[in-house]
Amino acid sequence: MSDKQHIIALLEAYEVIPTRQRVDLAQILLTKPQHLSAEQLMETARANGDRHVSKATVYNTLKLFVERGLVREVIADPAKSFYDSTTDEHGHLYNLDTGELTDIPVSSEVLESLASLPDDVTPMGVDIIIRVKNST
Amino acid sequence: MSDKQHIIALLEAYEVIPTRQRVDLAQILLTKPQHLSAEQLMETARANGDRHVSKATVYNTLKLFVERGLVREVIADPAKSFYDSTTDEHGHLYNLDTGELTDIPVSSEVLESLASLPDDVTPMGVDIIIRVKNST
DNA sequence: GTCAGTGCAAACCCTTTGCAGAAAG
DNA sequence: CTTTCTGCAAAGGGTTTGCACTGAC
Repeated sequence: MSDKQHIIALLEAYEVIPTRQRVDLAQILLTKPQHLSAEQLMETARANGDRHVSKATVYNTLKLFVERGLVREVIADPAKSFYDSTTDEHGHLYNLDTGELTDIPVSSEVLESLASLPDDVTPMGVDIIIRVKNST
Repeated sequence: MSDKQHIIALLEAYEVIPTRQRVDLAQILLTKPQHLSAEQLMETARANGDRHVSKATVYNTLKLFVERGLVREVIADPAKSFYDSTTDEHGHLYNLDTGELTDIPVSSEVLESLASLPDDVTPMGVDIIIRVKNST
């Protein structure tokens, strides 16, 4: 199917050799905006009926995707990382009740206002996380 | 010394019973703006010649201080938490080369611009972290 | 045949927990 | 005394690693 072809082309564009496991995982994570933990990704892969993907490979693959810029690691919870298929600059809402992570827009003015750094360091990324609880 | 008395009064103001260990740790962490990991705090306590403080007590104490609002937990590194003695709203610079965490001011306009949330959730805190590397 | 990727299990590290002993009021 | 805190060691949970096996070219 062309979906799979797109994923393979995408991986190759980011200099990632498209093995079966990587394509399976990319197909889950990269085809829509979402935030998955390593465990959630692995469970989804297995639930999808994809052939077996080991824990080590999930972690290896996520690490590789982050290095290549295919996904962004979101450090919102000290217990585990999330991996975000949206790589544009944006912020996150972290729902402490549900563990759900959602995107929020962040204006370029805000990002610029945060960009005034000491001149001996180079910015590598800006993370904006708003922790929330359900109002109910 | 009055320093110690101040610390004890501070703990009591936050409804924390001032045991010896808690006072020792508070004296290290709360007397100046800084960001320490649990391990750094424990090592400093031991280097200070304070009587023994166990790992469990360090974690228990930090958890209690966070609950009571004496310190803020900073989630900048997936591997470990930092504890910030400055509880006002502000942002952080996380130096990926050195592991050092430093404060940066964040204007109230920025904080307000981020405050437009869905109405079914209540904000619990805003974390702004800029990851940087040394320019050299 | 060569080199990179994968899988399993064990190792790791930070953090939490269970429970007996110690301390505070 | 009674209640809470402390300490040790063990357990826990996410992540990483070592190494043999598999697979793609």
